[in-house]
Amino acid sequence: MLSGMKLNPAELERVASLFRAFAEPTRLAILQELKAGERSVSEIVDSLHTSQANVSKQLKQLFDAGVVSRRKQGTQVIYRIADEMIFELCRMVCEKLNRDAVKPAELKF
Amino acid sequence: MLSGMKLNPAELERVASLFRAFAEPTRLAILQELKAGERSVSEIVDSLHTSQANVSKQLKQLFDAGVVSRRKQGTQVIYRIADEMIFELCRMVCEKLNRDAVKPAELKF
DNA sequence: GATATTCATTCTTATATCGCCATAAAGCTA
DNA sequence: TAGCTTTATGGCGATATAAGAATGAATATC
Repeated sequence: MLSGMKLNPAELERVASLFRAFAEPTRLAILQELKAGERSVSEIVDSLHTSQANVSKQLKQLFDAGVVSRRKQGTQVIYRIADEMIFELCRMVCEKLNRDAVKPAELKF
Repeated sequence: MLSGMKLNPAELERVASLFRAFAEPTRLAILQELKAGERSVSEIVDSLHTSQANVSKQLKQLFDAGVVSRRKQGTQVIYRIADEMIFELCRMVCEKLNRDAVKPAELKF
């Protein structure tokens, strides 16, 4: 895919869909929490400033995108990162943001 | 950013915003065209199946995100990739999609 | 069995965005 | 100047999605 010829609309949609998983601050915040290790839903809720319902919904999106995996443990559900590739993506994006920000911010008289 | 401590909401929003630039099929299609080299707006329009107005607006979003740059040449505007990092991102995303797809799709008798 | 805890789902509202149409703006050419 | 080409922008309708409230489902505890 995307290695020589062009992707068709369906393939482009799949690529876009995965990028979309990272395109919301709440989901990125969740991934940031999971970076330190697996977490239950309520642990994630406690560490963020949003409702349990919202966390659950965002986790579902991440799960459907194959970004996180989960297991049940009694009454709680433990989520964890399913593919470390995510952090490499975030690292590259942050590096670009830093590159772009240097220009207007670094010339401080 | 994202290298040790956690990003604050404003920083998360900036990261999400850059991911959002890649989260639409039309913008990905435009980037695919630009991968082969710089293109004028009308050339991009001819290669895609959408209106000139739409192409122009998507290009603006890519420009604002720092993904493409542009120069004027008479009446036309030539766009080009501003940061090759983009293709590395797309490559990693495609690899993940292929990894995930291998399971049910690769077993073809 | 009754209650509490944890998580997922449905419904609703507010907001954002895609894509089209029409039009404006800028630059070429006659 | 008038007209043509190329690009950008504003308005509009349709669709998507984020987040809150309420509820349902599953499991643990008393």
